[in-house]
Amino acid sequence: MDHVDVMLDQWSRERPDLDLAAVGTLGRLGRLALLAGRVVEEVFKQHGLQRGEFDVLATLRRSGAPYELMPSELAELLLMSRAGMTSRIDRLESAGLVERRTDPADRRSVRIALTAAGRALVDSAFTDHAANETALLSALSGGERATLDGLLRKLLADVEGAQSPAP
Amino acid sequence: MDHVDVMLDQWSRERPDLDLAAVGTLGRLGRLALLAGRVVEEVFKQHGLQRGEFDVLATLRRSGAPYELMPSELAELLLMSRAGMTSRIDRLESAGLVERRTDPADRRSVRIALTAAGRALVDSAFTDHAANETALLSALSGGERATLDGLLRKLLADVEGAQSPAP
DNA sequence: GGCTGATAGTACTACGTCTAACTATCTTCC
DNA sequence: GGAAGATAGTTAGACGTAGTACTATCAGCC
Repeated sequence: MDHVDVMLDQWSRERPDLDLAAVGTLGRLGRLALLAGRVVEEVFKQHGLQRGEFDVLATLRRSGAPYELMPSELAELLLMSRAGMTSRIDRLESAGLVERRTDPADRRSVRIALTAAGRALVDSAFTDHAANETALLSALSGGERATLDGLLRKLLADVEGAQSPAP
Repeated sequence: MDHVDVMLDQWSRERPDLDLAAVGTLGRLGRLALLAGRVVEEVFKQHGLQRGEFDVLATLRRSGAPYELMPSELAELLLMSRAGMTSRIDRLESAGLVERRTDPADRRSVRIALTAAGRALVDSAFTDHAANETALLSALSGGERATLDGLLRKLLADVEGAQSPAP
């Protein structure tokens, strides 16, 4: 029915000793994330953005006025290193979409703030993005989407919890 | 309940005009794929492999004897460029896990074949990998896992179909 | 008040992948 | 049998991110 079914057929012939159910499910999950990610990126591209750049703008935007966060907060929320975030911010800053503001209370810190142009761009891009993702799930009925969402939430809460049960 | 719920709360406050259900579901999907991927990579690391390298070895292994595929087949199955595949094969070959065999019938082609060492390594790694992925889904009941798998299959078949309805 | 350790951010380097260009070979068709 | 286009693989250069090391600053404690 899909490529993963082919994969499971092959594995069950070659390695009948193993329990392959989870390999199939997580294979589908990964493959879906990759393919859906490509579809999603097309919309960002139409707005002159890459996915990572959009993620930063969107995170600032959803944090509410005054649309400011620290680089370390952004890196943690987006599950990436601070060094990588420095680089993203560099690009967004030279595109005029964010600006670095010094924090008077802590001179180590920097506040990354949306510019007016960044705010306008992310609002426009996110509108298209939300519609695009809704279309991506249109193969499922409303009930199926709700069921899928619930199962993913349960799984994610488990994995996120296991990831950082701070010592 | 998870980080995506926080994100949706913020968005619904900032952009009450949009339908955000799909953004939440696909946000969970992407985040889960990323975090689960990191867990999965730990097992590969124990066997001295990176994820991409494992994927090549596993694809060859599941194709059955004589464990040979063309680089272009591997690239297509693993959803990546042929240039990237050349690079992966270079690494695997210098590690002695695969070898390049010339195809006498078509001198443009190369056959990538598992060596005995590669076969042994991937069998060992895949055994651990399957158990690891089973553990990753242990937060769900058997029925929930089956439901999740069915929904992901349905969605993946749709996205894979939309991706390449060859012109 | 001044040392010690923690924290925020960045520069530097390495790595894996992509795109585009290139070579070699095969296939088709006249 | 020879030209035109397709196909297989590789190379070269660019890009985004991670890991590490470094600077600057803050917080806690004697």
